[in-house]
Amino acid sequence: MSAISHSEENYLKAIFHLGGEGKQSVATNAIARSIKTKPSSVTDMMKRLAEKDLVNYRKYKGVSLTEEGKKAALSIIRKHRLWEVFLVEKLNFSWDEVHEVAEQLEHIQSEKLVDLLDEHLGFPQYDPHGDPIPGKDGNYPSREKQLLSQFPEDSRGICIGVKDSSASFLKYLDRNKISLGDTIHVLEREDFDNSLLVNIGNRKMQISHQIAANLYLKML
Amino acid sequence: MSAISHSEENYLKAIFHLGGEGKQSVATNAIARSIKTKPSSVTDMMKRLAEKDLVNYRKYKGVSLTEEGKKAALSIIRKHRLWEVFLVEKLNFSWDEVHEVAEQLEHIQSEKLVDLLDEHLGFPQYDPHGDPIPGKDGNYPSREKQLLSQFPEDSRGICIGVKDSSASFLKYLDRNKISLGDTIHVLEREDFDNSLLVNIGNRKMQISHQIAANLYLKML
DNA sequence: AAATAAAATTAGACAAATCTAAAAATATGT
DNA sequence: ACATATTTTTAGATTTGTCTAATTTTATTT
Ligand SMILES: [Mn+2]
Ligand SMILES: [Mn+2]
Ligand SMILES: [Mn+2]
Ligand SMILES: [Mn+2]
Repeated sequence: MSAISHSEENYLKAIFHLGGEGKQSVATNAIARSIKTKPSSVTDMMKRLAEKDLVNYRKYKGVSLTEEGKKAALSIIRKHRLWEVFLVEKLNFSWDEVHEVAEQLEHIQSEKLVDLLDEHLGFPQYDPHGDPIPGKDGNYPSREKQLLSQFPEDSRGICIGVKDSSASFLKYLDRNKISLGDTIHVLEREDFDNSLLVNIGNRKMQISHQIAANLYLKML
Repeated sequence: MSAISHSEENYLKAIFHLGGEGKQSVATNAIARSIKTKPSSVTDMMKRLAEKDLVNYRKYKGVSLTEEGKKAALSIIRKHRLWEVFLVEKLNFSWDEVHEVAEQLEHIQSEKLVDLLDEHLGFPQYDPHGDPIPGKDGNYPSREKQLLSQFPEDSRGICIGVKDSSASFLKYLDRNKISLGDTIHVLEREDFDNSLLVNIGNRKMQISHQIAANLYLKML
């Protein structure tokens, strides 16, 4: 019954993301790394979350989210991504600047606010990084996507998301005029370094494996 | 140097409001009442804020804001009121629902967010309750206003703000179709109970002292 | 001016969230 | 299988923000 604290919300979100959308169980150290805290702090918190029936915790065996925990995590992720859309679409933030602010905004508690924000934004399906926005009812849409690095020669796809959403990667994409929605045509694969020669828009460009392994496309 | 916590921000804001826009010194009990905490907690916090040079505190003598404390308070109030405008103008909240949500949003830290929000809203001067929005530079505009209860017979004014901004008062105004911007003409004063007979728009209505003492007008 | 009341502070406790250092459990390598 | 390394948990301390109960200071009466 008691409310979920700011800090507890961050743990739930981390467990959701680390455990493949809340399915698998997650290790203490992984959570500590992800949340930038110490393993001992994680253990403490896991006990508290287990007490609240938000996670299943067995000593030394890792944790997984309960249904209630998953619901809470999805609600936070929904808010995070809706706010990211707001920041980009309405306030003209660039997509590499929104994450930090959304990390704060995701904790605002008001169902009415979320619903009206969703409406104000036209019920978006995806956030600025191509990640799906969980529904009000807790459904979590997923879509077919492949990494560009897995595309064979002479195949095409539409750019729909990023795996790495760090500011440095996003800025790289901006600098090279690669945006979500662009069609990419793989012309040649270089076996030696796994780099690709591709056609984007009407430009031909070389793309390193590092980049290609972080761009999601929908195969055409 | 160290950041101002969520809780510290609430104290600073309370001191600003209680001390007549941060001028006068404020009593421990008044802060406790306003912030719904105990006097002993207030004393503790005052010591911490004094340590950070945000307030001037002398035992048993009350506290006042330092210049730095005033600056911090104004920044929070600016955010609070800008968010209230956003909620009403962009998300269609009603003016009696915004305060609680703004109490949370005011703590979001991002100068860029505030600046872009301000721009998005068209640099509003007043919040939905008629309260002035402090400037980016910390200036705090004030304007001539009188309570309706102080208006003599046969005088007029434009409704520009509320003193009590509780949901119940705001809803009363909604029900009686009294909005900011309306012109009010005082026709008669009833000495016995200090009630007023007024003309609003083209309606004649009786207004109790309780109501009149909470409506700010600009005398015409 | 002394007695009483009110306001403010101190002392000591507590919960949440974190940390460091030590100990225990589990996993890995030969 | 045994030794070693890694992971996880425990024990104990710390910070922030709060509380209750007791005490001290200031204000108000008589
Ligand atoms: Mn994000
Ligand atoms: Mn995102
Ligand atoms: Mn408000
Ligand atoms: Mn307001």
